[in-house]
Amino acid sequence: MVRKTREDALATRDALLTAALQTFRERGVAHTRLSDVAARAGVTRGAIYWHFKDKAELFAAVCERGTLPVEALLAEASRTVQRDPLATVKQLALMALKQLAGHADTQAMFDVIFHKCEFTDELAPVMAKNDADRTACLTQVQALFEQAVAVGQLPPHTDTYLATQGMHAYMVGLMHEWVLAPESYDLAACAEPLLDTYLAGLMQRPPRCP
Amino acid sequence: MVRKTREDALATRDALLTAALQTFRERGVAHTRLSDVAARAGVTRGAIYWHFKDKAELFAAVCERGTLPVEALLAEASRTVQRDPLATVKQLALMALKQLAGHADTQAMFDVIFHKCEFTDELAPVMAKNDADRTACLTQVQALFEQAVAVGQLPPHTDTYLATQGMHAYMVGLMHEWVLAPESYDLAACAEPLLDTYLAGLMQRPPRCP
DNA sequence: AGCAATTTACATACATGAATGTATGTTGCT
DNA sequence: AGCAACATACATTCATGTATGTAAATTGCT
Repeated sequence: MVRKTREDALATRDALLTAALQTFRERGVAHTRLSDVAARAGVTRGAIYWHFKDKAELFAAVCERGTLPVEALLAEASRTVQRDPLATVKQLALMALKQLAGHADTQAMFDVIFHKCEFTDELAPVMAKNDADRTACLTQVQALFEQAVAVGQLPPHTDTYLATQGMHAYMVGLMHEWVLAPESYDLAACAEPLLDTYLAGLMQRPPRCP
Repeated sequence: MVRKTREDALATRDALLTAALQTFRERGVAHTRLSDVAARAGVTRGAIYWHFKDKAELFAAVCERGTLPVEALLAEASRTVQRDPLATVKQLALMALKQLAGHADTQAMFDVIFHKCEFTDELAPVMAKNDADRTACLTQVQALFEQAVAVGQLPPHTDTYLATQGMHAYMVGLMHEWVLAPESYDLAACAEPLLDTYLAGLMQRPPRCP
């Protein structure tokens, strides 16, 4: 029962990642024992220590695989030309929410990140990467808002920084709360109207700090 | 150096709670050792096991003390008559954000709850109480939105349930992200404009699910 | 092409530290 | 005198990291 070819090794690695995601979700990252993860993947702890240095690196790998599709969305959007900046922001947010609503793995990922994980020194590398992604996303959205002001889609006195903070908070809150109770409403169907509400507020009464 | 009077005992208990809050914030709940909490409070683990059954009960007590002022706000608002429902919602949210912006203890609490804690079976009682508080708050806000529709402050076709979910998500997101980087913007000053933006969106383009 | 040599991809076994819970001691209030 | 409010000491569990074993796969050499 010993696996050997490189293909099989990658399969084992992938099985470990999905097993880790499931176990993290059930028991929380800190309380997860590597033996549980190994058992669920059908191997022993030896396999984990072969593929990863420790639990932190395993968690980082899980996050890597999980946030990959979302990052692809952002990267692609940054390359496309924006004739309609506000619509671009809306589409970006919509894609993210639909990705969350549609894929069980994405739900598991965000459930873990939001509710089943402690951001402490132990997970510093993951946190640093999260921070980098977050600020990259924020600056990108703020740039779009500034273009929207330039085009006249948003009032000239719009505080694009605050508008971005609000938009980001809205998105984070929607995902944070929805994964807690996915049955509370149909996210895929309601995402667009929910986004329209905030964007309408932005256009009519953009935030400005005194 | 042995404390004896009931007053001193309560002082010890309180010192343990603040020590626990600080340590939870630094190390995360799961990785916090009760010996650290005791040391920071100037006592030994014996004191903790005298006042609390285990770490979960200690955490529950910390949450109890921390969320008390916010709950008081909600309870008071539910008793006052609402001639202006939308303004009531706004004031409620504003009070919560200003409480967060103003009090270091509240910031520590939400930092722990949002980023330094895993909601697993171990903390089930705390989670249950959080859920209860959350739904209570949601139903209260939805009732206010329905009154707003009745008074004509919101369009008749407003989906008050979705509007409430959006409002709550917005609040959660604002707090969730601001505690991560309190220096990013002046929450006390920007809270009102940020709220006005979403409320304006609600009035002009309320969400509705197809 | 065939065979040894080496490395891959794990499994198994072991030692270690660390945090927990409990049991017991101690001191001062009441 | 008895209990409240801790401190101290102890045993035990438990997850981790590492060290070692091992069979198949791959490589190198001829």
